[in-house]
Amino acid sequence: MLQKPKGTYDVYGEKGRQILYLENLLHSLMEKYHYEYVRTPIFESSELFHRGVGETTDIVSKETYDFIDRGDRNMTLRPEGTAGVVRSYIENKMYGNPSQPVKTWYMGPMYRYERPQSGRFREFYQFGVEVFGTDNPMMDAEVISIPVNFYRLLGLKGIKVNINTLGDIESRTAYREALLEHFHPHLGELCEDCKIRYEKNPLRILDCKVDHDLECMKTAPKILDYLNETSKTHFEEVKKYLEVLEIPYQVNPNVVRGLDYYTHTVFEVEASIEGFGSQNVLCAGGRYNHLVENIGGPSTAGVGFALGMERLLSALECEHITVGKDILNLYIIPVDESQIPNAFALTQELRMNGFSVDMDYMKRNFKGNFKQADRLNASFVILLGEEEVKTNILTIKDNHTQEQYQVKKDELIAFLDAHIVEEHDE
RNA sequence: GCGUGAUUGGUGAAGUGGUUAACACGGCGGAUUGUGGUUCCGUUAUGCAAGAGUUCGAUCCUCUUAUCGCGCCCCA
Repeated sequence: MLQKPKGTYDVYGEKGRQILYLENLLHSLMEKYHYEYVRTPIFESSELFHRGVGETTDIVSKETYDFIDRGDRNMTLRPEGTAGVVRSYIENKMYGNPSQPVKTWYMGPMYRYERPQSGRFREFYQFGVEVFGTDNPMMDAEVISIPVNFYRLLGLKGIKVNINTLGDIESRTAYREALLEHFHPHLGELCEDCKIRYEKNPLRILDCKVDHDLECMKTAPKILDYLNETSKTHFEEVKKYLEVLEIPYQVNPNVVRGLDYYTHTVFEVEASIEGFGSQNVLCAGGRYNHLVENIGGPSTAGVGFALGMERLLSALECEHITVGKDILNLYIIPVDESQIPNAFALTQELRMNGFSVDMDYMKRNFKGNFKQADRLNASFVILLGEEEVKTNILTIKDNHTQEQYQVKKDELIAFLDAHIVEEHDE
């Protein structure tokens, strides 16, 4: 049998409603934050991802989906959202927009060629924001507030915000030197992976799971001691504004993201929920004041984050939070076959009046139709037979109270408006 | 890329080297042909991921492949 490609999944039914609900919620949240929607291609020149991410990061085996198109161009399915948005920002000269900063959001599928496991797919959906053109720490706080407020709206409880700073380039370089010096005598104690990290990206030694409990980890120098005045002030301001917004957070010096384009603020929101898998980072982001420049634009400050829809859904499931209810206002039953056309027409009419309406397509018998109405959880059932059509008085039954009404066709819409609005108020 | 466990109907699943693959839910039909969600009856897998091998015979044993789960690596 033909199967879906490894690491992909189909969305349908219940899950479809959940996804749409979450996407709509994000969309309306972004309207409130007054961010602009950006959509970039799913594939870009390979160069964009392989260069923009930085040569010195420890992503050696760039786990991307690459292909060569018919014009012999190297293409890559986007593994993340930021690079594409930055490219678009530069190419469309958004740095020249009259209104600054440029605040954007995006949502869509991303692709990584990895071994699937809990909370990790080869095709996955991310929502993210990128803000360009301001170095104001307020913006760092605002960006962090977005996922936190979103999770709050959904009622997610078990979330933890970890923030840290990597400082500016000067501070970071000094810290890097200090780390190398500190770990040098301990190289023998570190795991094989950390020896590689020592060479390529020493910051990442700090969030190693294997060596976590080593003495030399605990005594390692802290970034906070290596910040210059500018960096220190920036971080203090970010914390201040988080407090203004009443966003709870923890400073966690071990949060260093994998990429070296980050400067100053980095953060992760993790799910601290019982029974959640090992992939528990729900969203992550930070400030990247040199990325635009690296990709070929003018020197521009930037800050952003991305969250994964799949892990969000798992978190909601873990906390038994249901979103995206299936709503059906009306189910129409043609009493005998001759009334099918009339029922079909009535269905359309009611749909055009703003109700969600379904009907019998299976020529079910009477009992089967009522069962179907139950299954679909219809609020009301309309019985359409010869009698009703002749007299223009419809039989409509409240599916929950079992109360039955006779309503004139002309008054049907008003009747439904009144009753269905009541339902929604409950 | 490495390790490890799994794969039986629409669903949850039990099970055995040997003629008919439990049980439950759901679906459909009937008792009840314009009033249901209860009950009862009937029905619902030429089929046990795919291919190859061992065997008189395999869903069950072996191998390969695919996919899924979990962990590692990595996480843009």
